[in-house]
Amino acid sequence: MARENKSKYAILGLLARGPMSGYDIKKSIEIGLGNFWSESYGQIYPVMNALADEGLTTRDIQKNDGKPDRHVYTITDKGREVLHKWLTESTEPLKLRVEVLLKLFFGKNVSLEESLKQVESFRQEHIEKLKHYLAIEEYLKQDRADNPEQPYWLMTVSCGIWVSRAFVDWCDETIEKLKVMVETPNNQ
Amino acid sequence: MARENKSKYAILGLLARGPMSGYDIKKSIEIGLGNFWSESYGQIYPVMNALADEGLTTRDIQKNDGKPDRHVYTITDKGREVLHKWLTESTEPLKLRVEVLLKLFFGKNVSLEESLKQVESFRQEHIEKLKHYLAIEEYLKQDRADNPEQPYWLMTVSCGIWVSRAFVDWCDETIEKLKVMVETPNNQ
DNA sequence: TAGAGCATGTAATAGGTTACATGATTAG
DNA sequence: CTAATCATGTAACCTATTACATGCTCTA
Repeated sequence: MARENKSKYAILGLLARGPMSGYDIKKSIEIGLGNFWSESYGQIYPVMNALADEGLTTRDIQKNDGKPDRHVYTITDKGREVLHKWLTESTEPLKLRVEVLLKLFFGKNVSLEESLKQVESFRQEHIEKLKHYLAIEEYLKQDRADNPEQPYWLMTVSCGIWVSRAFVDWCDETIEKLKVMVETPNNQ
Repeated sequence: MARENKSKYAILGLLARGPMSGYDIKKSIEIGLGNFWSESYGQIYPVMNALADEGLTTRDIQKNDGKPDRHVYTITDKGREVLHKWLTESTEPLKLRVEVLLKLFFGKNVSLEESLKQVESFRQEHIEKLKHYLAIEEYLKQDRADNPEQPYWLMTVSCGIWVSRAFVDWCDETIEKLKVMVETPNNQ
């Protein structure tokens, strides 16, 4: 019933690799999870405070000459337990909100050319994502082969590749359909 | 800069087909857009009120013997204009939050069997979605062939099919990888 | 007679982003 | 000299769900 705060687990999962500050967490999410996850500072800092209050992490303030102090958090045994529990629990069904599909669904209200534009721009978006994921995959295979977490990272990147490919293929199919509709104007 | 309320456009898009109540909107979203969109009453009713206040719709209260009155909203010309503008505007990049990938990314913290369980359950989820979308596709082809909006509906359903297939294929690939890891325990 | 469907809506709460505030250092 | 990076955090705001409140009718 209760909606769970997933940000909490994203942060605990990253802290399980080693102590980090809120700033580090933000960077790590952008680099490692950007594909399928995001968090803003407005979420990260309050959640990290709550984590320390609950005893799932400990806080350590490090002096940083010139720059602001670093608030470094370390996961506790209790924190690892909570993380482990979540990792083995059942996962809620995926919920997507795909704006371009909403626009296409209401396509009757605009010209075929406008719908085409939307699908073509969506296609371009995923062509670029695909390129990006393939580069990350190469990098992980070449330069991270010795990291024990590398197989898991490759699996998540691979999901991005499958999904972006599916989107591109769907776009190609849809662009074809729309072009046929342009050529055969039997719509009143 | 400003984050836009997309609920507004989902509702306007449905009202463009004909007058509806909040209750009707909820049903229509579940049936027609459930694949890639959702709205709760807590969003729908306030947004529909705001729409009327802005002059994008008009409100009409219909007596409904025995049952509660129906508040039926009709889109105005101004409403159609606003809808049209949004439909032709550029669309924000897609942002996904895939919980199962977060769990897999942190796979090092649990056994391979636990990761396998997560991926297998995700696979099952999309096998069922796929079956569902294929049934809807059949229905649209058989019983809605004469509807001028049918081609657009088919395109959005097709996207669900492509994406669910991609997820299932990724699961198969990932399950294989995890099984190989179980058999070759070279992880410290 | 219990539950589902019809039909409205609000209040409490949670989830999440953006803008703002501060201020030093470093790279171009 | 300008912009980015480092680094913290809060406040305002928007987005969204869930639970609650009401009450009739029809079906199993």
